[in-house]
Amino acid sequence: MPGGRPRAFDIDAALDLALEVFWRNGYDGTSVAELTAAMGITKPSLYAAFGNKEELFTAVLARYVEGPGAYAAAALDAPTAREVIERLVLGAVDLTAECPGCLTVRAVHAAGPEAAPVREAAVARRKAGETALRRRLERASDLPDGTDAAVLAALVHTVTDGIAVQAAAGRGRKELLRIAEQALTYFASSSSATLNTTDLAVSTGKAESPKNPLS
Amino acid sequence: MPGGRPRAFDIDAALDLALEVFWRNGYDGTSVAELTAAMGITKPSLYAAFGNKEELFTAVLARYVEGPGAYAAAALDAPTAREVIERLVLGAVDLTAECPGCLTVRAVHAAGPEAAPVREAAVARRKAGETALRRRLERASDLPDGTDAAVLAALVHTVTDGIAVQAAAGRGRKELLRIAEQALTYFASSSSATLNTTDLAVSTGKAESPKNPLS
DNA sequence: ATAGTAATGTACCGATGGGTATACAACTGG
DNA sequence: CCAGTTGTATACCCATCGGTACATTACTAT
Repeated sequence: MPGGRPRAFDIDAALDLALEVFWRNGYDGTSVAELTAAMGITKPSLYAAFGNKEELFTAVLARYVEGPGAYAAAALDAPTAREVIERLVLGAVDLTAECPGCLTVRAVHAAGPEAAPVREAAVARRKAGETALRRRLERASDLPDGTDAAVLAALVHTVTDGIAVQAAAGRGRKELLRIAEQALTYFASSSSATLNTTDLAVSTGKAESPKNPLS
Repeated sequence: MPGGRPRAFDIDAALDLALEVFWRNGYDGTSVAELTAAMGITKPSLYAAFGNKEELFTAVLARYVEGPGAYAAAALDAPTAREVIERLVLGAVDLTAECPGCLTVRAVHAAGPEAAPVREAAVARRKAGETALRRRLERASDLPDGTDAAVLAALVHTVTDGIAVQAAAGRGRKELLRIAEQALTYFASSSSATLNTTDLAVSTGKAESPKNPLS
C-alpha cells in the first residue's frame, strides 16, 4: 500500500562506501559530511535511511563482518586447529594490509560518552567471533591435551589485533607477513612438540604458570 | 633582564594531568576544554606554555615513555632475551590493565590530516623502542641460532599492541595475564626448541587472499 | 485527477571544536 | 616608583560538529 518517492541510491552500495570511510578514519574521526560526500547522498537522505551516525555505524559493522571480515568465520571450517589459526592470522594480514587498521580495533578506541554504544557494539562483535573460535578449538583434535581453548582463542585474537595495530602504524604487507609467519611458527612448534620438554616451556597442561616478576 | 609574572602551575604536573586525559580518550577524542579542566589552567595559559594541542601531545608523549613507559627501556637490562621479553609482555599487561589502552596505540589511530604529526611522532617513538629491543635481542645468547632479531622484536611488539587492544576492549587484568603467560609459553618453547620448523606451518609465500569482496 | 506517502535538496540550528585579542596582574631590574 | 616582561582571565573568533525544518519532487493507490 505505501507509495512514496523511491530511494535514489542503493542501501548496500551506500553502506560499502560508508564502510570505507569509517575503516580509514574510525568512528569519531569520520564526520557526517565526509560520509555523505563519499556516499553521494545528502544528509537528510542519510538520516532518513539509517537513523543517525551511530546506527549507520552499527549497520556498517554488520556489513563488515559479512564482507571483508567473512574470512574469519570461514577460517573455522579448516580441518585442523592449526589451519584455522593460520587462516585467521594470515587473513588478518591481508585484511589490514590493504587498508591499514581494523574497523573493530578502531571502534573499540572510540572516545566520549556518545560513542559508548559504538564501543559496546564492537566489543560484542569481537566477543562473538572469539567465542566461535574457542568453540572450534574445543572441538579440535590436533591440540595438546589440556590446552585451554579459551586462552588460546584470546591469544590468537590478541595477535590479530596486534597485527592490525602494526598495519595502522605503517608496517607494510611484507613485514606483516613475516611477523604473522613467525607467530604461526611458535604456535606450531608447541602444537607439534608437546613432548618437547623444555625446562620451563611446558606449562601447557596446567593453568598454573610462570610467576609475575612485576608489581 | 627578563622578569615577568611567574607561572602559577607546575609544567610537569600539568603534563601528567594531560597525560591521563590523552591516555583515556586518545588525541582527537580529547578537547582542549577537557585538558584545561583537568590541568586546572585556562586556555591561554595552556597555549602560552605548550604551543598548541599537537605540541602538548608530543610533550606528553615524551613524558609517557619516561614515566609509565619506562618499564620497556628497563626491561632491556634483563640478563636473558627470554627475561627481556617476559618483562615487556607482562609490563604491557600492567600498563594497559590499570588504564585501558596504550597511548601510542591510540595515537597511531588518530584521524585526519591535522593529526598527521601526532601519528608520525607516535610511530617514531614506537620504532625507536622496537629498534632498541632488536639490538638487545641481537646481543642475546639464549636465542636459537638463526633467529631473526628484527622479526622477533616486531612480533613481541605486535603481541604487546594486541594486549593493549584487548585491554581497551574491556578485558580485565586477570585475563590479560593469562593471555600474556600463554604467549610467553610459546616463545619459551621455541626458544629451547631450536628452529623447530614443522611441516606445514608455512604456507608462507602465498598471498592467498580472503580478499575484499566489496567494491 | 487527486490524496497520501516518502525521499530529496537547500538552508539552517545550537553546541562545540581549536585558537586568540585584549586587558590586567605579578614579577624583575633600574 | 617605573619600564619592561610575562603569565592569567574574560570574552570572543570562525569553522565544523551532529542533526533538522521545510518546501518540493516522485512515486502508488483510489
